[in-house]
This record gives sequence, structure tokens and C-alpha cells, in this order.
Amino acid sequence: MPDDSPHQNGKARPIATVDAVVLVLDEGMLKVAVHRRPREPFGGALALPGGYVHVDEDQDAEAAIRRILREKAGMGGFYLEQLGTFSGADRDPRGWSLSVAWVALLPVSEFAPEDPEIVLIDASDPGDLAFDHATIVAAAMTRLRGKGAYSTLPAMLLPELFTLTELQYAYESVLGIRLDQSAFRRRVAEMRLIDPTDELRRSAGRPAKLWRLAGAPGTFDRSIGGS
Amino acid sequence: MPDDSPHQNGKARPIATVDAVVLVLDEGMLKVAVHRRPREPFGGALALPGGYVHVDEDQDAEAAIRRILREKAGMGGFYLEQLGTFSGADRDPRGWSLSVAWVALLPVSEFAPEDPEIVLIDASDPGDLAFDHATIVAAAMTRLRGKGAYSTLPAMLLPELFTLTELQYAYESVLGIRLDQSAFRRRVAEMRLIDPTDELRRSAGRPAKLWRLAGAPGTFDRSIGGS
DNA sequence: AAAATAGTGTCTTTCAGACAGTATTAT
DNA sequence: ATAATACTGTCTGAAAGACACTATTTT
Repeated sequence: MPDDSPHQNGKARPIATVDAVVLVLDEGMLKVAVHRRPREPFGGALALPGGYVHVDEDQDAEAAIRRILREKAGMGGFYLEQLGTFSGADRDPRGWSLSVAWVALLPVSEFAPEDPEIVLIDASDPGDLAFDHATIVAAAMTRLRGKGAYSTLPAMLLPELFTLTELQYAYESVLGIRLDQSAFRRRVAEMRLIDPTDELRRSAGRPAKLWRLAGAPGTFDRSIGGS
Repeated sequence: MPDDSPHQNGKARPIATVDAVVLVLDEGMLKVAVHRRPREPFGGALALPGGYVHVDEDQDAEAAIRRILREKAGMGGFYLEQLGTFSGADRDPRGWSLSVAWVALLPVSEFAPEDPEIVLIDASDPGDLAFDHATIVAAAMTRLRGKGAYSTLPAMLLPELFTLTELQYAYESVLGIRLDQSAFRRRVAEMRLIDPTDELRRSAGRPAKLWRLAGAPGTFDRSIGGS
């Protein structure tokens, strides 16, 4: 018997939402997607894309955030991982609430929301955001930085085909440090993280070989660089 | 205006619970605390300690799990970190539910629940558990193993004062590999993870110096061992 | 003295960082 | 030819792993 009563064990249930920290690498900077809230609470403030869980429609919380990103941001394919759950009596003036937060990574070339209200702002310094969303963005940045050196997460910010210079730059942006070119390429090659293609990218100077990620995004044991 | 209506945006709210994977190091094995459920659903099955969020009582989800561990397990001080949120329409027959899961680590000497219904079982092979609790335990073990080499988490399984041999054994248990004694001690010393005390532990053989953790539990950059 | 456990010294190999060099293209 | 970018080779120092050795206690 499905239960849609307002109470659990005689107690009221919290509000349940999902929110996403959508990150892209744009003009050499990590940026996060936000929109201006049209309604109270926090009307007029910038907020992460998110919304209520629809228990009659969403199979689980991941399905809920995917539905919302599709509806609100027109986003299709992207890397998604759960960040954590933020909860409390005071974070939403409507009552005790609980938000399952997610991190989404995608190439900026794929970021083209139909809704012009969605904009990209500096993820390192998002300023005042609605609810506790500034805290959530900070947690996402910490997660990305921490996991960056031990995973292919930074590559999720690049298009399917990329040059080694671009890959190194993605890692440098995520980690916030400069890496040695020679050592970086050695590590990437040893770890077999990427597969070569026959294609080249041309600009000024010598053309660069294009590569693609070898396997599914994942973590590895040794660091890609940095201490 | 606090909101205790059953609906959010015209939709029913999910059930909201918290559950904990309480891990201890006992007889050289990682064990998890479970209890036998007295009631349906999953009456008679083993389950993680957990319960409903009480919105009128708990400040946030962390306060909820701390209350429950105190009430159900008589547990006071322990290391606690959020593991993740498990959700879905099918994981609880009572309806769409959402559980914020936590990992708690404590020395087995501190684990003395008043309730005799709480028992320790092998965390690597918990067998059938209620709900999706086996999945949650597996996620906790993966987290602990992944973070073990880069953090002082394994030390949270030891009492306040411990020998270097005990510390190494805690890391070996968490990581599932043997570490070299000399290299391990070198690393621990270089990183200044621990402070010496004047006390000794005596058994057969040469007495061992006792140490305590230097700072708050946290992560570090380089691995403590293993590849 | 023997057994048991704690703790140290040292050799070797591996690997990360630094940096300079070569390669291939556009202008 | 020169500038620009891509890519590689090599040296050096630091650190990890292996393993044997010394130290201090109980029995």
C-alpha cells in the first residue's frame, strides 16, 4: 500500500527537493549555472536549478534531478554524481527541508539552455545565493578539487574529442595548480586513460592530435599530479 | 510560516529517514552494527539502526541520526560522516522513501549498546538485510576503503591512545592489504599525524609507546601506503 | 637464554619535477 | 625565416618497497 499520508510515525514529513551544481569550463574558469528565482522565498535571488521530488513521476532522486535539468535547462547528456544532502529546519522558510544535491559536469559547448534566465557565474565566488546554495556550491568545488587529481572528472568538462593540452588545462583549472607538461603526458599515457583518434586540431602552430576518454569516468589510485 | 502540509507543489512528500553504518574493528575484522526488526516491513530481518526524521525535534539530518544512535544504541562519541542518500519508489513498501545514510566509526571498546538486540556482523559480507541496507553497507565499505589511504579515518576505529602496530593494523584492515612496517612508520612520522605520549603498553615482548591522533580527523594529499 | 614484540637502517627501484630539446605547422 | 604550438628526452632528487638488522622486554 503506497503511503501518501502527511505523517510518518505521527510526525510531519520534511520538504524534499533536489538541486544541481552544474559546472562548465568557460574562458578558463569554472562556472556554475544559476537562475533568478521568480517567486518567494528568495524571490529575485540567484539559485541553483532544482525542484521538488515528484513521487508519482520520479523513480528515485537521480531521476528527479535529471527530469528537472531536462525541463529547466534543456540539458541532455552530462556527468552526474551525488554530492550530499543538505537539511535543516532553517534553510527554507517554508519549513524543515531536505535537498539532495548533485554535481553535473559538461562541456561548455553542450551548455545551451533554452531558458535565457539561466546564466553562468564564477563558481569560485558565486556571491549571495538563495537558501544555502552558496554552501552547496562550495561543497561541490571542494569535491571536484579533491577528486580531480585521482579521477577523470576534469575530462568531463571537455567535449568528446580533445587535445592533450586541453586535457592538461582542464586538470589545472580543477586543481588550481600548474602541472608539468612532460610529467602530465607521461602519467596519462601510462594510465591508459585516453585513446588516440586519427583526427587533428589545427590552429596556429603544429596541429594537435585529438584524443577521447578510454573508459567510463572513474577514479584511479595514483595522483595525476600535484602533491 | 512553517509548512507541515502533506504536499509540496501539489505532490505528496516522500518518507524521510536516516540510517547509520556503524563500523568497529573487532577481532581483526570490520564489523557493522545491526538489529533485528521487530515490525513490518521486513519484520525479523536484520537492519541498520535508523529511523524517521523528527522535524519538530531534529535541527537537521545529522542531529536526527545522532539522536537515534544515542536512543537506540546508547552511543555517545564517535566519528560521523554523511555517506549519501538512497531513495526511490521501491526501496520501502510503505511508499516513496529517501534515507540519508551515515558512516559512524568508533573503537570497539566504546561500543556497548544497552539494547542486546544490536549485534555486530561481518561488514564485508553482511548477508541479507532489510530494505536496501546491504547496498548501503557496501557503499560505506567502498567509501572507507577509498578514503582510508588518504585520511586518518582508520584511526577513528582505535581508542584514544594506541600503538603504532595497532595503527598499522587498522590501516591494513581498512585497506585490505599488508603494509610495510618501516615505510608505514616513516610516512606517519613525516606527516606528523600523531603525537607521542609518555605511556607504554606492555604485553609479551618489548613494550610499545602509546600515541594519540595529532589533529582533527581529516584527509591528506599523499597516500599512506598501497598503490 | 629464548621468545616475542617494537623499532631502525639501508639498499634499490621507481617515479615526479624540472627543463631543455626537437617536431610540425601557420604566417 | 620566424613564431607558435605540440611533443619528447633526460637528468636529478625524493620517496616507496623490500628486507635485514637492532632494541627491549617477558618467560
